[in-house]
Amino acid sequence: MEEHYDPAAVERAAQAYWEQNRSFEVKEEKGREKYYCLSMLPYPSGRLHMGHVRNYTIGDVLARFMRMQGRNVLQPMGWDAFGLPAENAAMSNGVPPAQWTRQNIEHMRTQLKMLGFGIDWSREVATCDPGYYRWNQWLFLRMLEKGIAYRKTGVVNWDPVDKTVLANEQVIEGRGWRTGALVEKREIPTYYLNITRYADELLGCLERLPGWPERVRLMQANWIGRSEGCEISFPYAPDTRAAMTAEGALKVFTTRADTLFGVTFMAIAAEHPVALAAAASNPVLAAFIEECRRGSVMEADVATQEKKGMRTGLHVLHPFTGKPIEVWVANYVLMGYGEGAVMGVPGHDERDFEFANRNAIEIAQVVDVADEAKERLDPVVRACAEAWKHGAFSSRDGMLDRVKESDRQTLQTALSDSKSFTPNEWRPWYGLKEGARCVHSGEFSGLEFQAAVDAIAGILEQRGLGRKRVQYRLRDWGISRQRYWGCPIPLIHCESCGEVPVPDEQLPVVLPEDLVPDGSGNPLAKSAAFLECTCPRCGRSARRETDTMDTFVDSSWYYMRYACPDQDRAMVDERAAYWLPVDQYIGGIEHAILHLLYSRFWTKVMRDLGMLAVDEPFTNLLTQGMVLNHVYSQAGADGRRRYFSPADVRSRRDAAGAEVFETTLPDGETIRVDYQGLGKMSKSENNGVDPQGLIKRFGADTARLFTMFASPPEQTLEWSDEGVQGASRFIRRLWSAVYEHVDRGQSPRLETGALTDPQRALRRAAHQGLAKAADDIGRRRNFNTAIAASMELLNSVGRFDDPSDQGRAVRQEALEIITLMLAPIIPHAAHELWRGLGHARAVVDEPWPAVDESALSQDSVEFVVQVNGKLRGRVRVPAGADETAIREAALADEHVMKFVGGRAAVKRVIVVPGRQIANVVVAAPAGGHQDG
RNA sequence: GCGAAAGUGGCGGAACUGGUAGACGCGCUGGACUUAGAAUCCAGUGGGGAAACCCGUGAGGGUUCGAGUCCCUCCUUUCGCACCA
Repeated sequence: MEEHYDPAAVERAAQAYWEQNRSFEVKEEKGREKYYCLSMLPYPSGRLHMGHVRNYTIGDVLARFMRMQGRNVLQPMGWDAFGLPAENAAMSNGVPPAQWTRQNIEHMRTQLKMLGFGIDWSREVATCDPGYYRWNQWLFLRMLEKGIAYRKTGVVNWDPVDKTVLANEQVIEGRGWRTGALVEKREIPTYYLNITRYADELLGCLERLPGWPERVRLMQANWIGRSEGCEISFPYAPDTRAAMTAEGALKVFTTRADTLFGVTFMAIAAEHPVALAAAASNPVLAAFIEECRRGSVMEADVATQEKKGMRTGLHVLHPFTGKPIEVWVANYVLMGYGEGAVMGVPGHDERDFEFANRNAIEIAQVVDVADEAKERLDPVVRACAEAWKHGAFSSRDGMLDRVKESDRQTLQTALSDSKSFTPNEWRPWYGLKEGARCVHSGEFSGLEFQAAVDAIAGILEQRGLGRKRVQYRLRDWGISRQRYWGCPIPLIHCESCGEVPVPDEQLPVVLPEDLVPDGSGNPLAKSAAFLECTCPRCGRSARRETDTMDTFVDSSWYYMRYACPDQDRAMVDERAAYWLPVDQYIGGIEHAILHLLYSRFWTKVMRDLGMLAVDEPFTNLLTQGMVLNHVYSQAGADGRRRYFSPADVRSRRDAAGAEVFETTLPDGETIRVDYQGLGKMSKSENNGVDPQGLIKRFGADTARLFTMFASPPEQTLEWSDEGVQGASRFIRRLWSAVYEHVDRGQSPRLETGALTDPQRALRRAAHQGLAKAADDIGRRRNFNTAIAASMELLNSVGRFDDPSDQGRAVRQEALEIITLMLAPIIPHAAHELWRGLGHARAVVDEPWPAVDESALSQDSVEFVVQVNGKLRGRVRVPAGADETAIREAALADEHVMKFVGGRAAVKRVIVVPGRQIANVVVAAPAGGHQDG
C-alpha cells in the first residue's frame, strides 16, 4: 500500500473493482435470506445536494452492513423524473423538460457513482420512461373498472392572467407567483382515487408496523382522522324549499349529537348548493361567497383566519323541536370535508362560540359538567390561583402580569367564577364530554354523553333523519394535474360516447417530449398531434384527456418495479414477490404522510387485484433529518435580502469584542453581513454545500464519514467545515496506523492463550468495540456512536506500544477489526486497507467478524460506590463476586465511610445487577466536611 | 389553530433498560517538530473553589435508595398541514 492516503486514487481503484466484478448486481436466490434496502428516489433537479448524500449514505451503510451479515442485498436507484421544476426550468431557458430531465439524470448518476454507493444499476428506473408510466395508466384503468378511480369536480387555484392552474407553492400571499394577479378558486373536473375506501385498513395496519417511527404512525393516524359520530338531516323550512325548488334536508356530520338541542344556527361552506341558491337573489351574499372562494383552503390558514359569516335568510327545521334555524355561510366550513355543513352549537364548540359572539347569535347551554370535573380541568389556572392565595404574588394584577397573554383571560375567568355558564367568555369545560350530562334537552336531559348520542341517533334513524356514521378527515386523492410534464391520464373524450378509457393494447399513451411550456396553461391542450385521436368505441374523431397524473402516483410503486424493470408484459412479476416487502426504507420526514400513505394505499389496491401478496410495502422506515448550515444575509436597498454563502463569510471580533461577520464582494469591497442562525440548506438562502467540491477536496469517504458521524440519522445534521476536516484526519490517521504496522512485515499468528495484560486489554477493547458497532449499526441505527467506537479503538491502538511478536499479532487483529467495522461507511479506504493488511479477498466480500467472547472476560471489575445516590468511591472486586462481597468491599472503602459516618448509619446497600454500581443508603447526611 | 419532534460544555453530539453526566469529534490553551506557516504528534479542557468539596442536562414541581432519562405544568425552537418533491 501507499505510504500516504490519496483519496482520489483509492476511490477510483475501488469503484473500478466493484464495476468489473459487478459486485452489486443481484439475482433472486431462493433459500437465501434477502434484504431489500431502499432509499427514496431523487428528483433529478440537476445536481446532488447534501440531503441526497446523507440519505443514500445511510442506505448504503445499511446495505453493505447487511451484506456482510450474509444477506442477499438489493439496493436499487431510480429517478422521480416528472414534475414541476422541469417545467419551470423550461420556462426560463426554453429547453424541453424531457431533455433537461435526462441531462440531469446523466449528471446525477455520475455523481452517485462517485460516492461509491453499492447500487445495482442494472435495475435503474426513470418514471418519465413510457415503459414505466404505461403501468400507471394500466392500473388507473383497472381502478376505473373497480370504481376506485372516479371523476368529480375539484377546486383549483386559477391564475386569471396566465390562464393556468397554480400549485399551492406557486401562490404567494394569494397572488400568482409569475403574474402577481389575485388567484381565483375554480371548480374543474378532476379524477380522484377512492383512498377513503381503505381508510380503516390504512389506519388499522399502522399498529402492525413496529418498524416505523412512532411519530410517523401518529401523523398518519391523525391524517386519516377517524371520528365516530352521527349524520343528521335538518329538513328544509318553506323558504329553503322555495329557494332550492325542492324538498330536502341539510345534512351535517357531528361527533356531538348530544348537543343537538343547543343548535342555534347552521353554518355552510361558500360552495354549498344552499349557499349558491340563496345568493341567486342576494348580491351582497354573492359577493361574500366570492370573497370566501378567493380565500385559502389550506387548513393552517382556515384555522387561524377570522371567522366570518353572513346570513342566507334561509332556514332549516330542528329534527326534534321543529324550530326553524337560520342558515349562515361561514368561511371556516370547507366544502371538501364532511358534508360542507355543520350544526352550530356555540355553547359547546369553541369555533361556533366565537362565530356566534361575533354575529350576535343566541348561545344556549345544553350540557353541564359536575363541579369536580371542572376543577380538574386546568392545573395551571388552579396553580396560579393557589399561588396567589398564598401570597406568591403581591396582587391579583401582579399575577395577571406574570402569566402569558393567552393564559390571562382563562385565569381571569377562573378567578371570578369558574363554575357557572356564561355566554360572554369561553370556559374550557364547555367542550367537555367526560362527566357531562345533557340539560335543556327534552327527553334526553340527564343522559351522559354516550347514552345521549346513542338515544338521539336511534330515534333519528327511526325517523329517517340520521344515523351513526364514521367520518374520516382523509379525503379522496385528487390525481389530475393540469400540467404537461407528467403521466397522461389514459382517457379519450368523445362527443357521442363521452369519456372512454384507452384500450389496454393502445397503452402507453405516450407523452410528446418536444413541447416547451411557456406558462400559459398546459401545452398538451395546444398540441394537435397529441389531442386528436379516434374514439375506440365509435371510431369517430375525439380528443385526448390533457390532464396528467400527480407525481405521487409515479412514486407510489416504483420500488416494486425495481424487482423487474425489464418486464414488458406485466406491471410486476414473481421477482417482486421475492424482494417485497422493502426491509428498510430511508427518506426524508417530509414524506411522512402523503408519499408513504399513497404507497401503502397503492400496495393494497394491487393486492386486491391479485398482483401482490403483501399488505404493507415498507417493513422498517428510517426518516433522516435535514442538513442545516449557517445563513448569512444583508438587507438590500430594495428591502430584499441578499444571501451569502457561509464559505465566503469570515468572522472577527470588533473593537467592543463582539463577533461580526464580513464578506468580500466580487468588486473587492468588504461588507458586514447579518448572521441569521441555522437553516435548511437551500438555493434560496445560498447556504448549500456542493458534494462535488467536497469529494474533490477530501474524497467520497470523508463526505460519507462526516455525514454519518456528525449526528444520528433521524436528527438534523449541522454542516461544519472543521468537522469535515476532522473526518478526513481520522481516515489519514487510520491509514498511517495501518501503513506503519504492515511496513514492518507480516504479523505472526495470534496465540490468545499467551498474552500479557496490555495485550489482553487491547484485544478486549477491539472485541468490545466490534460488538458495540454491530449493535449500533444493526439494531440501533446509530452510526455516529459506531464510528466513535472505531475512533476509540484506534486511539487504543495508538497508545499500544508493543513491538513483540504477540504485540504485533494483537495489533493486526485490532486494525483488521477497525477496517471491517468501517467498511460499510468508508468502503473505498477499507478496500485498500484490507489489501494492505494482507488479504487477497476484497473487503466487499468479507463477512462481518465474529466477537470472541473469551476476549471480553476480565479477572476483576470496578464498582462505583454511591452514598445516598452521590458518587463517593470506586472499589475493585473479583469478577463474579456476590452481593455480600461487593457490599463489604464498598463499606471497607475509607472515602466511602467518610460519608457514611459509621457502619451503624447504613440502612441498606443496593447492588444493581449488571450495572457495576452500589448505592449505600444512610439515614441522614453524614461526614463533617459540608460546612467547610 | 391543529398535529409532531427537540432543548445536555464554547460547538456537534454520547449516556441504549431509572444506575459513574459530558464517550467520540470540533474548537480552544500549552508544548514538540519546523527558518516560518500549514500539516502532524503529545498534554489539558463543564462551572465555582487554594483545597476538602460544592454546583451543574430549558424553568418549576413530583415519584424513587438513585432522575438527563419516568409523571405533571410551563417556556423556547424546529417541522408538517392535502397541486413542491
